[in-house]
Amino acid sequence: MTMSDPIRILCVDDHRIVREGIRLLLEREPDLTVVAVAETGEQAVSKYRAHRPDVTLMDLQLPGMSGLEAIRAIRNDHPDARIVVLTMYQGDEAIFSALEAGAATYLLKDSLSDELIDVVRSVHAGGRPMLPAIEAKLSEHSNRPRLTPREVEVLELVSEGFRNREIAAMLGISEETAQVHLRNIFQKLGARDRTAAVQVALRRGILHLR
Amino acid sequence: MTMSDPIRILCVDDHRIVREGIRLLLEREPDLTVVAVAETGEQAVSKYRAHRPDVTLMDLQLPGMSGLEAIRAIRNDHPDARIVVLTMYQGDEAIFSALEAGAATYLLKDSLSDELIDVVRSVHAGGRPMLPAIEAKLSEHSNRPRLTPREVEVLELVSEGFRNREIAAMLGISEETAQVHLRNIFQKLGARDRTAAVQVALRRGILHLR
DNA sequence: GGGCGAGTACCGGTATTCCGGTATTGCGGA
DNA sequence: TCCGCAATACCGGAATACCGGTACTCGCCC
Repeated sequence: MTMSDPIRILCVDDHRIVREGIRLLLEREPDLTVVAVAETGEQAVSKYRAHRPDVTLMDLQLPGMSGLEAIRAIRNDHPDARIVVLTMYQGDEAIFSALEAGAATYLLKDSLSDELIDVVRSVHAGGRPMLPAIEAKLSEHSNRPRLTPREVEVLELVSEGFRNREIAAMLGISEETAQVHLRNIFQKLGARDRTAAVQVALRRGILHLR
Repeated sequence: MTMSDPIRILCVDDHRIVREGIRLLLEREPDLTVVAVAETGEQAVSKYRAHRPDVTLMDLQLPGMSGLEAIRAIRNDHPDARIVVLTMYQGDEAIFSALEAGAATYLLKDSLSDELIDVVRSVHAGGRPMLPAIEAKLSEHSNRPRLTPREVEVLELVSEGFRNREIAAMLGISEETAQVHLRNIFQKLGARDRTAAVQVALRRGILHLR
């Protein structure tokens, strides 16, 4: 391993200070080098294309195109892309959907820096190392009913403060149907009303602020 | 300046990787040294007492005691404490209340690392440097009506999905009074209903997730 | 071809929220 | 001392939301 070329990394994070810090952290290791950085999903996709990094570190919270969408886009063009999610989102849905989208593994920003480094090396070697904490969230998720795309759409509009009638008009359905979706959402999320449902969805990474 | 002792820094952030990264960033400068780190508000207070750093870098989002509360606690014991908020929260209320609590200045995590370093030096020298983006948010804030403590209390319960009747019972007031608070909240936040109000409050840093 | 889940729609009934008033108390600043 | 603000409380009425049903269509998988 000491003989081979260094692992080439693309680092995607919208916070410059964090990005810089992670870069310094990684580059203390002689076998790791950050060849490019990006601060939006769009940039991540184009920098991936331009540099073909061995491993991509991806935050989920990005302005514009989200990290999740960026993962989908990159993996669509390059099915062998090795992407490690590195984020503070701990919601089970965020974790599940990132892995579903093709991320190799998922790391929280409060991991040890040694864990990050080990994970990068392991993913580069083709592994999919999963920390116990993430495994636990994932198994939580598997016991829970998932919202359908339509339900997520409805809940997004609810979270913006629209009334059932307005949501129905925007989606081109009847008010009663919107209400049915909402009732199913309440049931799946274990919430009594729309406000609680939005709150649960935010915590679980089903919805996002802004 | 090259002759004097290095600036001693306490770095408070709940994400280990970020904390480590910021530390590396700062310690590239010969006149800066991180003498302690903390990952909770309580730890921040006790580490401040133990180390008496020249400058404290404080994140707002911390488990348990919030960064805001930690600032208040530290400034209460040490009115001359120089605290720089370093966070991703961009809400005008978060900024205003941090400065009100005694923070010297406020930085977003997507600042340049050079800005961070300049700010630390400037604050150590007794300055209160304010970036234009923060100034702008601050002047936005001054035009907006502020929620009263009671109103915030009501809105917190609303965000957890409680009904007016339950909120009233929890606060020991009548349901109608809770309703009046809510109406005033709607008016102040420019929201039509409770769901929109919670959303606005989250974005502006009046409420926080979890 | 039958089952299943997602999406659609409607109904009647109840609960809750939202709106526009009015009013009292107490406290701190001009 | 007087004003304003925060907090409290009540009323009536309109609008919305929530609940428990039933039911049809479509596409998909076995």
